[in-house]
Amino acid sequence: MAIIVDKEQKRTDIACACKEILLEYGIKNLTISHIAKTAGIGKGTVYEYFENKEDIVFEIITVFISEYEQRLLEVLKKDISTKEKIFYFLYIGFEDEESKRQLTLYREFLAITMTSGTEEMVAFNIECRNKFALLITDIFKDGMQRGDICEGLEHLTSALLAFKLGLIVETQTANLDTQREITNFLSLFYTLIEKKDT
Amino acid sequence: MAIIVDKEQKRTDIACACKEILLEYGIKNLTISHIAKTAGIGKGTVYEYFENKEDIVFEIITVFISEYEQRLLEVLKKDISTKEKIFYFLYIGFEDEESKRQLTLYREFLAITMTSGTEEMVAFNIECRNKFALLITDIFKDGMQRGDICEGLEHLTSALLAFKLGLIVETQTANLDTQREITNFLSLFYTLIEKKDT
DNA sequence: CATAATTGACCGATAGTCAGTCAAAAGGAT
DNA sequence: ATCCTTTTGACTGACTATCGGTCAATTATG
Repeated sequence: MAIIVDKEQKRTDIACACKEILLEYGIKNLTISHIAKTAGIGKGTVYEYFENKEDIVFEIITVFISEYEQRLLEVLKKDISTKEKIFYFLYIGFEDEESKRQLTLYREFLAITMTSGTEEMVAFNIECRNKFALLITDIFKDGMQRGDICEGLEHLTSALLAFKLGLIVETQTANLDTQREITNFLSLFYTLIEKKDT
Repeated sequence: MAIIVDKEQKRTDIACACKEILLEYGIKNLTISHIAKTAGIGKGTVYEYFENKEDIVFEIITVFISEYEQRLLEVLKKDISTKEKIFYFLYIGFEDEESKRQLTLYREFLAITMTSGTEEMVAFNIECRNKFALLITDIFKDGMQRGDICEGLEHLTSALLAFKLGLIVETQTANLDTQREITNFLSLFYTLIEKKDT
């Protein structure tokens, strides 16, 4: 038998090879030829590993999200207050320039999923959502155990996720000052959920 | 001098003439030729009134948002509870099939703004955001005056807007059950903001 | 030599352009 | 007022450049 390449691995490799130009130009301003040349492969080969041009964004976002999750886990396992945990949960992804560049590509991915999303993309989004929902639920549960916040807040998990996604979108579409929005929100929100008795 | 047409009006007219096919196919699956034919004008004429293909979506969304605002105002001036007002604020836009169709096109508009938004689009989004922020602030203020809810909630306005936007996106990208999310959220959220003493 | 992998010339679709047409209005001469 | 000329802006669709995606041919591998 001839050589068998690890399709999944090569898919990732190609996407990663194009990471820089993807971040710089975005998928809309890139041609398949440019992508192929950057990855050092022929144009036709691209289609061995990707369904179409947009699919490349999907792959690189997969990588980004996984890195993002690691960073988040890293921060959340620190010994910080419940309030700070919620803050970081909301703020990570907006904190430095590199994250902001990645967000731009993530927005392109959202745009693709919204307008021509495949089953796989939706499945991936649901999976991510569940993963991050678990994280925030843990923050809440931990906060309740510590006696920092009220009972029953697990049910706000989903809303916090939607809130963060909304921020990601609005930061771009309506020029929102993200950090300001988050601190504003949190300062009031936390007084609402804080356990009042001593 | 030759005939002078009201450019702004004609822009709206063309977009409205294409309303149905826009809702049915979305801008991605429409060609300029198809659009021009539907509007009963030449292909070149389209570019007299629109910057590019996507600009047509911008125009029709302008119309939709204005209708949406009217509907919302209509509902909010009814004599209903603060909780119901917040519910409708969140829920309108998801309520019937026609609204859902319009939402699909709105998502395309969001996608466009996120990936290749113009100054005008961002300005429009900010303006809309401010308008709707005012509405929700009024709901809160009214609720506070009635003694239904705690003081200081105006500062949550912005967060509610982001939350709703997040829902709009996630409904599509992660197959979310919107109504469920809203009622879930509201049942807990409202107990948090409700005025406790009698 | 069989099979997997790669390739880039090629194709079809289409967004956007532009040189030219047309009709309405303005102006001027009578 | 009427006719004719000129001007102007709206409108048009054939045309072009671009580019995503395909596939027959080629190369590499074991």
